Amino acid sequence: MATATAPTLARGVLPHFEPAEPGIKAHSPYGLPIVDHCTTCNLRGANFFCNLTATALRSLDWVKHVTSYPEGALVLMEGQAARGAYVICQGRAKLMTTNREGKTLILKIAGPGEVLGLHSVVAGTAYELTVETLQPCQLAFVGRDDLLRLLKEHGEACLRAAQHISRDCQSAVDAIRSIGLSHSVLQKLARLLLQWLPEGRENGAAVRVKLALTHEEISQLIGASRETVTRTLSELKKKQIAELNGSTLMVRDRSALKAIVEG
Amino acid sequence: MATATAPTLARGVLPHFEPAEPGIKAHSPYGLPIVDHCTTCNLRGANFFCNLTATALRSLDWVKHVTSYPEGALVLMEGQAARGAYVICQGRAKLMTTNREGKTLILKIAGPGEVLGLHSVVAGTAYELTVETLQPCQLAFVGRDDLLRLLKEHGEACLRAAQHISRDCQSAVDAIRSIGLSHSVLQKLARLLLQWLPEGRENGAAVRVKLALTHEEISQLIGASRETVTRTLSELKKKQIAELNGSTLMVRDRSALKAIVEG
DNA sequence: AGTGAACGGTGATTGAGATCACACACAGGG
DNA sequence: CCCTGTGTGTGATCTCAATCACCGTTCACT
Repeated sequence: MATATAPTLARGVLPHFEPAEPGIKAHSPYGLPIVDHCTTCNLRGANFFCNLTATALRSLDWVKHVTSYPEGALVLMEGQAARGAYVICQGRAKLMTTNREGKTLILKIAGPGEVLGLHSVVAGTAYELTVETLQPCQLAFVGRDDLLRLLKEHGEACLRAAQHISRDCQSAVDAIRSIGLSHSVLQKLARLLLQWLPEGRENGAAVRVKLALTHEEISQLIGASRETVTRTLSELKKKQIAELNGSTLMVRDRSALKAIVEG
Repeated sequence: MATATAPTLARGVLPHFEPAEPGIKAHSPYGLPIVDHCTTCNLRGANFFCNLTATALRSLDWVKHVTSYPEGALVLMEGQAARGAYVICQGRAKLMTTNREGKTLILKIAGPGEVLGLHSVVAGTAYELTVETLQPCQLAFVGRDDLLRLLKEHGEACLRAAQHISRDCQSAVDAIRSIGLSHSVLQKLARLLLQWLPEGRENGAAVRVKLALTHEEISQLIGASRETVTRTLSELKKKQIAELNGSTLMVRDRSALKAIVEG
């Protein structure tokens, strides 16, 4: 069943890596700087799951396992019993679902600070999405039982978990709106490009963004075929609105994109 | 802009009702049996948000307001600041989102025990869905601040909230799968009809289900046009697979529906 | 009884996008 | 160096479902 339409599934699951010894960071896998302890982690941001008080953070530190994955690794798969959650420390991953014909839909690209599989663990159900890394990633794994105990013992962590799940809900609803309420592929694509742009800088200057997604992946993000994405992108290029070369997106006319989205 | 395609929005918001006096239940609005106190509520089921220990339940009882709504009432609207959450005690409501052309998508039909607006309150954002009652409903309203305090003080309630939000996530993802990964309207419709069937009774006997949804609403549930839904339903009737008369759905051949869903 | 709204049923037309089928560029690896 | 795989660009075709335009029915309300 591994047809050419779902090549990513064939890349396989990589085993979890643990740094051999906490002190030695020179030989970190996949060239990632290793973070051993949540308490001393300097990657942590305000919206991170792991932005907790010292007490809760020590508990988290105690039960988590840091794991590294190369690009293209399947972290978890749709249908598996939820064995635990993964906090993304570094790197990005795509959350996707696939039907039996191999057609894939990407719901979201998740980045540092986001948690994978959290709501499946909390609800006690199977994972409902497949997660594949887009880059070498460092993830902190917390097993199901440890996680639930953590949430019960630290009300703060539980509230933060609820907030994270809420945000997942919102991005899911956004995806529904984008896929279900748009008129054309052009509209969906324009909306996507605008999402990728950093905030601010409304003025006319062209904006460049780095992102490494193939046309195929873009088509899976907006629910269209690869060919239509290619065609629509070249249409935008012809109209001098936006241009995608390799991994560089250049938006020349942001307001034109907005006009397209408005319908 | 209130075109004929969005007539439901014109029905307006009804004011909240409070039963005039706790003891008097004869004059309950809209013919609903009134439930005054969560602690003595006999409607409560295992998966209900309000299935809590006595302590937490008393706190909930203290801060909640019971409100009744007629059919077609807008409980909350997309874009409003999240003023609080509503627990559905009785009745059913549709969760929907609308684009500026008036095209509507229904994400889910929520019933007793489910919570409306919870994840918006937890995340501190605006409501992202509009909720309209399908029947006379009794809802328990809990204001934002009260709710957040409740979640902070009762770890149990917080965990339960997280579970509810998780389930919302899952149904959102299910909706995405249904809308984004189906080949045809026929497939989406078959999936929907199967969802409505009660579990069990695999055998050949025809199954009858009561549900009061118009073709228009069904079309909004699966992201299709009203006409195509009508046509597809009559196709199913012609093939002796399923039949929808008024509010009664009769499925004659469940396995044929399954075959359609499998693709 | 009469009126209007909401709902359901059907035909005709049309267009957006899926699909198929190539051709080309480019990278990495033997 | 060739060879292979992966990603991209483009034409030709075809199909499903949206859309428009009606009509009949039912039901609530005056």
